[in-house]
Amino acid sequence: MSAKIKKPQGVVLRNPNRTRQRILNAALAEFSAGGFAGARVSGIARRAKVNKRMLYHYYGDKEGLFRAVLRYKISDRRSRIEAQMPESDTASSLSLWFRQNCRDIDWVRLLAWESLQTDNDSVLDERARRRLALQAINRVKQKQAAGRLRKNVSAVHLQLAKVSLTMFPMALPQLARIILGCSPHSARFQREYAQFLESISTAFRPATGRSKKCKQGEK
Amino acid sequence: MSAKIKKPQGVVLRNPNRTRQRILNAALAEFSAGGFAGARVSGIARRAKVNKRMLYHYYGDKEGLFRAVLRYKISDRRSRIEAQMPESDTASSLSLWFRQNCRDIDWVRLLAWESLQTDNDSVLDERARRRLALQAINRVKQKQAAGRLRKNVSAVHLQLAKVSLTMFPMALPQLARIILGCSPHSARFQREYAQFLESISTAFRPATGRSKKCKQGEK
DNA sequence: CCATTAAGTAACCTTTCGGTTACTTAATCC
DNA sequence: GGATTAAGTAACCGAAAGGTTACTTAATGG
Repeated sequence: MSAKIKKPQGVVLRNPNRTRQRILNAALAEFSAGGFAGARVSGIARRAKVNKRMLYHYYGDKEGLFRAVLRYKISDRRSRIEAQMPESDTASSLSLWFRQNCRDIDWVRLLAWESLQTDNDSVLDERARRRLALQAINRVKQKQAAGRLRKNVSAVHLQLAKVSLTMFPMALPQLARIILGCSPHSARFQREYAQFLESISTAFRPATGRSKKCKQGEK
Repeated sequence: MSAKIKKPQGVVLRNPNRTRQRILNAALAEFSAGGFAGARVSGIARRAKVNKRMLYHYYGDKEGLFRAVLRYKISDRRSRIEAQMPESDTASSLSLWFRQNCRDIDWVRLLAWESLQTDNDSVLDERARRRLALQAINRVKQKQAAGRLRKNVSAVHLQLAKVSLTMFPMALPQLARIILGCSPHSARFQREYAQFLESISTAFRPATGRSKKCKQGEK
């Protein structure tokens, strides 16, 4: 074994997994910054500090790399969702999701790019993603059944509204900035908007819950 | 004068304004479809049925053309806003804005692309657009003062939420589709979601306003 | 009318960019 | 420990895309 340990400093140590991961991370950053069309293969290679040829070695072509990045982040997200599931039915899930999105801007941007760019009607891994969406919708339905969310509106629409409110500022930051007058990345905005979301989340509570005082008055 | 009137059918009639406009329209479509990086100058020329050289003749370069498109649509939007101002303070302004965005998808997409793509912190025509945003926010404030919107939340945040809710489905259609299970362009979705927005807009009304029915029950 | 200006065209040029070739060398396995 | 496999590099290639040149011809205005 002592014979085996001979790694002069000049020699390039090989490490496939590390290289793969570096490429993936670099690609996430590049795609997130400029979208698929805007991303440069050589830009990704530069970020990853890896020879461009390696991208093709591991991922076939630019599109394959994009797909790999998307898959990687999707599964990453899924596990993160499952991890925080227990606490997900807290009252302020709206602001929690918002904060989550603030933390994972690259992902939000990647989603936004993808969502805009694909003119065709088939999205990558659509089945799996649709399943995730349905799970989220089911959770909404459960909350409705439990009387923690209004029942007179569609769970699907509630979910869409939720995603809209929690993703928009990070997905379209310049637009948010024009409205806000400051960057949506600022800590102050994120704090205050999270609070705002909590305070308007009453809107989505059942009338019975919200207008407790009223109900009492009614009968 | 009889000498002057000689326009054989083979001759190409010149019409600068028409050509300019054709280019603008074609560019809007192309940029809206693929974003700045995804748009092809020759694609725009093809759409406009105009020689590529003309783009450079009138607009300098690709970026100049993009700017021109943006300016054109911004002013277009502004006049449309002013036109519908009187009725803008109806109760269901949320759903009205949503329908407006559904009608002007190219514009929404263009905004979305721009908002994602510009890494730099200065947006084109930022001053003018910021002024528009401030006007919208002021209208929100007026409604708050008039007791038609909650007062305990920031007008700025209310405006951001409003834009989020009314633009998101058209700005990020694939994402919306994954949640909805059908295209956000479908007439059915648009009708139902508009209704949904109306029904949740109660959320943004002041507690006193919202519990009108309750009040009635109360007495 | 004729000179000047500006709209319009076709062909071309230059750079960029995704992708590849040919080769070197570390790791692996009998 | 030598053959085989797979990681890695540099230099290159062809197509595409943004941009330009050189030229033609309709409109304009004295």
